[in-house]
Amino acid sequence: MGLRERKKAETRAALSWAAIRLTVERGFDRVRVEDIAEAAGVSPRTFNNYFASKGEAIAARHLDRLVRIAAELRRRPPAEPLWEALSQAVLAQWVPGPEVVEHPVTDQAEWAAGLRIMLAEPVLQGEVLRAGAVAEAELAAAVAERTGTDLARDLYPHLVAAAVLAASSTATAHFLRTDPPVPVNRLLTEAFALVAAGLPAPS
Amino acid sequence: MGLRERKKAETRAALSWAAIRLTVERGFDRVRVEDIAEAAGVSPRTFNNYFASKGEAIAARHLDRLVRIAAELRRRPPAEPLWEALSQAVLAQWVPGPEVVEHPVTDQAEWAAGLRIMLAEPVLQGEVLRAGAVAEAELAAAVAERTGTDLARDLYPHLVAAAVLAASSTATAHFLRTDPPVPVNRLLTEAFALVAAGLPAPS
DNA sequence: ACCAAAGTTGCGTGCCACGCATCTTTGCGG
DNA sequence: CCGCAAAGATGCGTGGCACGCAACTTTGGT
Repeated sequence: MGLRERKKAETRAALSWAAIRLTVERGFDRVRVEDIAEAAGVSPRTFNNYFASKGEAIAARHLDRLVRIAAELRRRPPAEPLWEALSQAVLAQWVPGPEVVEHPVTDQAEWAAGLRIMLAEPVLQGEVLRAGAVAEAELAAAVAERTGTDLARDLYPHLVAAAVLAASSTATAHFLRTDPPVPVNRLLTEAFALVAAGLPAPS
Repeated sequence: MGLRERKKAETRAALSWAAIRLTVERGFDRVRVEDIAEAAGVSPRTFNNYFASKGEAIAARHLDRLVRIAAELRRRPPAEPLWEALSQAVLAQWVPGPEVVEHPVTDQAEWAAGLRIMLAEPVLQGEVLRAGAVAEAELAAAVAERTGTDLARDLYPHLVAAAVLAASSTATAHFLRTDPPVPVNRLLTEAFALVAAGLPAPS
């Protein structure tokens, strides 16, 4: 990867990170793109060369994570049963990467509160969900490859992708909702087991 | 229902309808809020007393439809098996209401094309998905009631709601994708059957 | 070392979301 | 039947955002 692409990725990451941090600190509409650009050391106009909107910048990290699920699925051994592979591919995205270690959160509770406020913003909810839709297309393609189904003809791969992402976001939403917190891995595993069992009504 | 509420509902419907029609005709960013307000016979400022954004106005009818799923589920006989009730509640929203009959579409193909262009708009995708999220909360509550589960403690009702809406939107998306079109009812039924069966990998 | 392509920046424009103050309509209690 | 409080509609003004356009700068292959 040349200097060009590396710099671009860095700027993108810096902008997204700045957008998230400032929004968690101050709230969505007390942050101007000008502020974000300044925090990332770039001109305000450049912001829109990377992201179409403030919301998109904030959702970018989430999008990246979701897209990696499809990539991980392709990396899994083809012999592995589909649902085992899917659940592992999702769980693999929940190990904290190096960028989290680099920027340790000072006040855990304050951060969580800020996150919750941030996600309450309508524009951002839409943006996060849209990221899910983009990732869904990728995942559906990967599922189609693995199962030998056809994206254009069959409902199956789309349905599986949608179900997987729905299970993931339901589990993480439940995680943000519960107090005291239940481990995410546990919730994800439970969700996948339920879906794979056809979500039978509890007796 | 008094004159007051009726008028309000009418204005809301008129605004949403005008927003959709104009957007399908001209495209999202060739329609100004001013135009929508004018078409609905109301002042531009009033538009924002009903909707927070242009996108919200367009997605409003979709939201209404989705919210009715939860209402329909509550109306179903409690003895009915859960998944039967859910699939019927969804299918019930696909009978054309009186407002469709009142405004017959002149050119079917042109309308479909406009719809597709409209739904390609990022802002609207987000808005449509957000409507789904709102409806999901309602549906989860209805599911919790019916199954005796707890919204705060159990993952189950949220998961079922998410799966149902995911299946619905996947089916309708597939409908918009297929050419020649497959009936929506068929796709919906197939989707529900697959989900209830745990989405087994095709042999 | 040069040059085309890619990326950044400044400027200007149209529109949008929304706060606030004012005017109009509604429907209820006397 | 009437007047009055509450709800809603409207006009105006403001801050900010998305984006087109036209320089200017950096990159990396030849």
